[in-house]
Amino acid sequence: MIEKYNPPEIEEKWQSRWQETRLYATSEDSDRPKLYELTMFPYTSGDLHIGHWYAMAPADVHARFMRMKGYNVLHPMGFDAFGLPAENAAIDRGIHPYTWTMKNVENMRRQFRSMGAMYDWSREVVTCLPDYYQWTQWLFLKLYEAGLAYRAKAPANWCSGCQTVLANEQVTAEGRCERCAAAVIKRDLEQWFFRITRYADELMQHEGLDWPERVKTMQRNWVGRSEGADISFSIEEYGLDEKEIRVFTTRPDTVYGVTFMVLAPEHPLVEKLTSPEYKDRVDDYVNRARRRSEIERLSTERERTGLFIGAYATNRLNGEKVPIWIADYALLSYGTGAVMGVPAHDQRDFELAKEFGLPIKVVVAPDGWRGEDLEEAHEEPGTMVNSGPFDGLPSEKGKDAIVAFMEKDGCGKKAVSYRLRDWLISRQRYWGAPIPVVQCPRCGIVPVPEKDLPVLLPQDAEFRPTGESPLKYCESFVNTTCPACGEQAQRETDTMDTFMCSSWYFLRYASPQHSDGPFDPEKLKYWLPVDLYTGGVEHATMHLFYARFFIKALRDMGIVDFGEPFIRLFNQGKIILGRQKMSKSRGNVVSADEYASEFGADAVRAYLMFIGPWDHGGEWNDNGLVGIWRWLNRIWNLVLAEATGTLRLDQDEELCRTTHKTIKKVNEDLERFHFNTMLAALMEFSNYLARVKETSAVEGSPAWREAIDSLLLLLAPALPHLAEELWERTGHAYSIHHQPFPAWREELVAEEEFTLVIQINGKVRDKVSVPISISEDEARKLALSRGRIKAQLGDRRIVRVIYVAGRLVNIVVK
RNA sequence: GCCGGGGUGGCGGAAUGGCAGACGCGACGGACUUAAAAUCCGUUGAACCUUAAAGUUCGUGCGGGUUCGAGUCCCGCCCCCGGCACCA
Repeated sequence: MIEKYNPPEIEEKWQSRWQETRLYATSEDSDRPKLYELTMFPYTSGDLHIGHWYAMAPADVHARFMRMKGYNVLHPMGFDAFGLPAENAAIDRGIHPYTWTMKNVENMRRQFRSMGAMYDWSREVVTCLPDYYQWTQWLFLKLYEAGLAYRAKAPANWCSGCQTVLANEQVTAEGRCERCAAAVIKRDLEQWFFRITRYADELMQHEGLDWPERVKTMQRNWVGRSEGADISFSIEEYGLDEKEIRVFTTRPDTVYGVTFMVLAPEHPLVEKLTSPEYKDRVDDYVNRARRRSEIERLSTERERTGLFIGAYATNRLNGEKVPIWIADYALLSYGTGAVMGVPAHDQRDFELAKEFGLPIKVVVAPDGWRGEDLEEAHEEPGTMVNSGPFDGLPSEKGKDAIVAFMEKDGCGKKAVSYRLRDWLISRQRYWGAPIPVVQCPRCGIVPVPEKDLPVLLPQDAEFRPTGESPLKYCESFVNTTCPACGEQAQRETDTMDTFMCSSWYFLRYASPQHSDGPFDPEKLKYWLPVDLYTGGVEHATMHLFYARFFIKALRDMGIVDFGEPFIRLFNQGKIILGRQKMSKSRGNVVSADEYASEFGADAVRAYLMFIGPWDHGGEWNDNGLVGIWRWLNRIWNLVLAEATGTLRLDQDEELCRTTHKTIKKVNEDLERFHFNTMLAALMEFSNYLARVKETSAVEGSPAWREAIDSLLLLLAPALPHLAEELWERTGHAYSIHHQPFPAWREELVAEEEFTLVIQINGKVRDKVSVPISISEDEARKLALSRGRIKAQLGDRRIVRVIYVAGRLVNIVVK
């Protein structure tokens, strides 16, 4: 009897050995081509659950595969360690965020180790440690110097749950906080922003990137570029400093159809233009709109509200005077915060006009229009009417014609508008990297000099969520001297959005201990950009978007020499349980530890890959794991049990061919991340080998030896512990993970025979095994001579015979 | 509403326009066992036909089309999942 397969024992054994021998250490001096394969690092929540394994284990398999294929692979791991949960733990349980985070890091390192991944831990980064965030601060200063960081008062997204502001990207479509799902409201606050909008056009381009189409689409939608015109309407008669209202429109061809103006309720001109008798009502409307969260705005959808403010603007193209309204469908944050009301050709304007009895003037006639009233806005192109000199033009041409005219006249010009807003990066919380600036009463905003970095987080802050940064109440932190004039000054107390930490961590892995800068330029040049990045699709318009902005900004400052951080991107699917996404807050987390300690990490890794295509995700199901567990035991026995077969091994050739066909299949599947079919092919192969071993005396057969060695090598990326153990037990030298991946020989893959399918009218009627060299004539003759076919044909007339080499003969009859 | 991705046995899923359902789970039958678990062997899309051997028909969300041949390509619809959405 052979020993039983005992994963806890062998997995622990190899994890220790790998660590002691630094098997996975990566260096830059290698003749092999470099390959940087990165998996998104986890937040330090404290536990790696099955969802993390699903993201990381298959990525590890691919990285191992590429290493065996001869690449010098960098496959690092680290921790995204700043963020609110740490601070909430401090508030709820009185644990310092640092203590809480580092304890979690400790536990997660242990869990990572038990997964058996090939991470080079000497390159680990932890974003909350000063030797990391010092460089996050340094990068902030660089962006500030480049004019890409600025402070401004603006309506910001305020999350009442997190008691801090959020970037637009962190607010869901329902107007809720991306993290805590609390309602988000608008608040006017002084905040720090990054000018990501400067890169709007470039961020829409994905040239040279091998990224999923949907992520590129999401990013393009997020930027939301619209081409049109800025048009000004005169308000000269009110004697204000502002002589005009500027609107952005994508439909300059409809400017003759303007019958009113709409200002966003928060628009600065509202107060100045409102006539006294409307003031109370307008104030009331504005206040209600301001207080309303995005959710409420959406829930009142379709019910058009608006209010005339008692003022008029003049359409400079036709001299018409139109009333000025406010309505909350005009958004201050988009375009100029003002809209020209063209009810005939914009559905929202149409609804407002209907609701309040405003005139509807058709200027782009639908086909066959006879002057009748419209049932709804006609938004499609048509022929221009009621448009003075432009009548009769197709409206698509009219756009350019009117813009050209306005540019000459000075009342409008071609313009582009974006949905994208600048990235709001300040947070009123403790557990983040402090923004390295000082507010001096004399000098204003003064950046902290590089030599004074890091600006350390004080240990002894109070973590009460007050809506202001806890740092504000920490006098030892706040009070400082101005780096410029040396007088008393105060530090900025907001901290940075944690997405800043993750916008550059992949640069740090190249030289994580480097102390003269965020990275060693030589090493960066060697490793970057990331060749393959894997992670969840949920970061399409957040992390991935910010990281691209960062790299483009650093490129323009000459700090890096590439403009895209991630060449290839692959999004794995989500693992769900009971039809729901796994998450700590839902309490439906499946702990990987338990399964790994019972069935082994190898079984869990393999099961996750076997569920289905990696980009699909799938439901966690214990039963499936059992199937893998049985298979691993069968492999164990196949390799180690004494051979009992007695027949002479006279199928060398078939054995060889099957081996090489499997090698080919596994190589091709791993290239494409088809882990599920790779495992299926290996199951077939091991089942086949078990049948051979049962009947034949395999001992001493070179073909058998090659088959078993190949099996172990092919399994090594997916089942690193089991493969290593069996490699050792079959008398090989340490380590299997330093072996080259098996390559197939094409001449050994080629079949000598194939099954010729014979169809009548496209239906399979017979099959026959024939030599691969069969000629078309022979195949046709053979097909027609088969008894079964003759019987089927009877006396029906053969119309034609289709022959597909290597596959089939199809006899078409009447 | 718009943009993606899907819909295949009891389940997860395979299938360069050419044998639909690989591989695995489950189920059923059998072997081993005092018994059970574990393990091993066999059967397993549906309907029909036959004592049996074999054979026939139907079958990849629905309806059309292209083709000698369609899960795969084209047109129209239904449903599910994800994203975006008062963006002027």
